[in-house]
Amino acid sequence: MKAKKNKNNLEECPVSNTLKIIGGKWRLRIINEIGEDKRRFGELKRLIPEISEKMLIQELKALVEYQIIVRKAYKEIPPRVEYYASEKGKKVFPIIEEIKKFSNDTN
Amino acid sequence: MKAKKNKNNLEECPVSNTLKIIGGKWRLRIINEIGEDKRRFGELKRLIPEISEKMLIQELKALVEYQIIVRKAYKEIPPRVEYYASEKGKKVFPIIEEIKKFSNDTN
DNA sequence: TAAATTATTTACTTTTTGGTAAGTATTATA
DNA sequence: TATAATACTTACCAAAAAGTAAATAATTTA
Repeated sequence: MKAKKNKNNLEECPVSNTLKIIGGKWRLRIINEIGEDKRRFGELKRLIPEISEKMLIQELKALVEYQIIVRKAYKEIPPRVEYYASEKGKKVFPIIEEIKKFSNDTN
Repeated sequence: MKAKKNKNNLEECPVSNTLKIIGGKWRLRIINEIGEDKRRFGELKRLIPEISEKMLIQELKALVEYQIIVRKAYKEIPPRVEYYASEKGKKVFPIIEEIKKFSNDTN
């Protein structure tokens, strides 16, 4: 059983905590484009044309650190790297589904 | 039937579109604290101690503009203002629910 | 030899978001 | 008369997020 970090104060609300991981302009977008697939960096670039390369790797890195996605690099030239959702990452799919429903329901 | 704004290019993805409305550090947090209740400004301040007053009204205003919440002001002195979720706003509850599930599942 | 390929990295600038702290209006109450 | 109460508003500054543009490494192919 993992202890919660209730030392002095901190440990906020579940909403804020989750937003630290998947909040921001790009993360859900990226996770959505990866979905159940494996995606290469260049592929994601095409799928999300509005994102800059800098933001894309930066956010991919963060998602890897949070263990939402997995990075697999092949030792080839030119390089090939694939990203895919971890088990933890798959747990954000339902959030995305609800977001899509909201979008449909409200537009 | 409402036409989608597919003039020249634009009209992005449902994820990005929804994040414009409920994205950012505070909006989901605020909606979550309002929930099914009516909440006064000062109440929300207490419920979300980390937010500054400036951010709180700023975000409340934005949520009112997006018709996620409703602002009801009573003509009293000292002033009394209540905020509550609109029908549209209630449609974001399922998103919040999934976020909470994620938080539970993963911590 | 030059160019293409791919996934980064870096430096620099702009934009957006957020924080602090003080002020306002209006009435009731001490 | 001074203070409390409430929901803001304003000005000013700092920090975080994001954009631009160019560079890199290591091979293969033309």
